[in-house]
Amino acid sequence: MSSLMQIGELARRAGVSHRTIHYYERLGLLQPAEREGAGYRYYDETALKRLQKIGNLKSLGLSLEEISGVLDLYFEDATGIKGKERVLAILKEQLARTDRQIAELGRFRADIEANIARMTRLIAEAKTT
Amino acid sequence: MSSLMQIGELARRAGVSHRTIHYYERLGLLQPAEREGAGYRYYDETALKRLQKIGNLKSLGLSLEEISGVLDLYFEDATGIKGKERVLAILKEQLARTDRQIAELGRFRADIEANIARMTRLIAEAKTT
DNA sequence: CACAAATCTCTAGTTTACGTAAGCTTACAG
DNA sequence: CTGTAAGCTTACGTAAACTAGAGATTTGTG
Repeated sequence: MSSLMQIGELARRAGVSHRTIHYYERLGLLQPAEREGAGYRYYDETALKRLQKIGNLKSLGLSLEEISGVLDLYFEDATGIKGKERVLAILKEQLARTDRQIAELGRFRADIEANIARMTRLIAEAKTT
Repeated sequence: MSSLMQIGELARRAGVSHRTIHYYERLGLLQPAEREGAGYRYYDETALKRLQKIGNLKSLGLSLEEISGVLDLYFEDATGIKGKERVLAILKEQLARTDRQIAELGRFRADIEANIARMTRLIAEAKTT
């Protein structure tokens, strides 16, 4: 039951346009599982996962070029110890990067909360006068 | 001692180029505290804070246009209860947005950790054979 | 088999967020 | 009072990430 889907369905499920998928394909980020006679692209579930991972990495602030450099690490089983260790190193770097971003968002969040508290107080004061 | 600074110092302290500051000014994100005779721009500390906030919001994924719509909320004391309540509503929305982003990053982080664990295991296995 | 909906390729245009270069003015150091 | 470093304005350039349009083909449905 390796049900394949066409570009339209993939686009809908991933929340991107089919243009974007074509674009990513040209950048080498994504390939259809199969290209049938007439040229229609057919994708499997991993294509969807790749698109989701691309979204994650984008929200981390990576450019598509940087993404193309690391995306396969999540899907390919590197061969040989050397390869695996290289993958491991890059994953650890990604983890650190993610932690930094989470920390920064935490600070930003605290800041917003402080502002909310201030506004709430100001409103309460204004109402009790 | 309201020591004002010129664009060069502001740019250095904020970690952006002076061209970026000019650009932000044209978008209405930032105004110099004073414009001296010949046209030199002079900035105070709040300009620096605004630039930092812009950076925060950018890393949240907001466009400069979106930023221009909310930036003042952090610096302006809205007048009147109506104004304050509007500010409060937008701040709460920002908070929710930030929380969503943090949650997504958390999931992404867990994913990376799983991959790291897998790779570590694979490497260990390969070494003990 | 007719036909609307979906895809295809290819080229060109758009938006965002700046960067570069030119030519002129201004401010301070020696 | 003369460099020279910093600023100013104006206009054009650019990289990234899409987006749109044209014109042909294909495919599922009645």
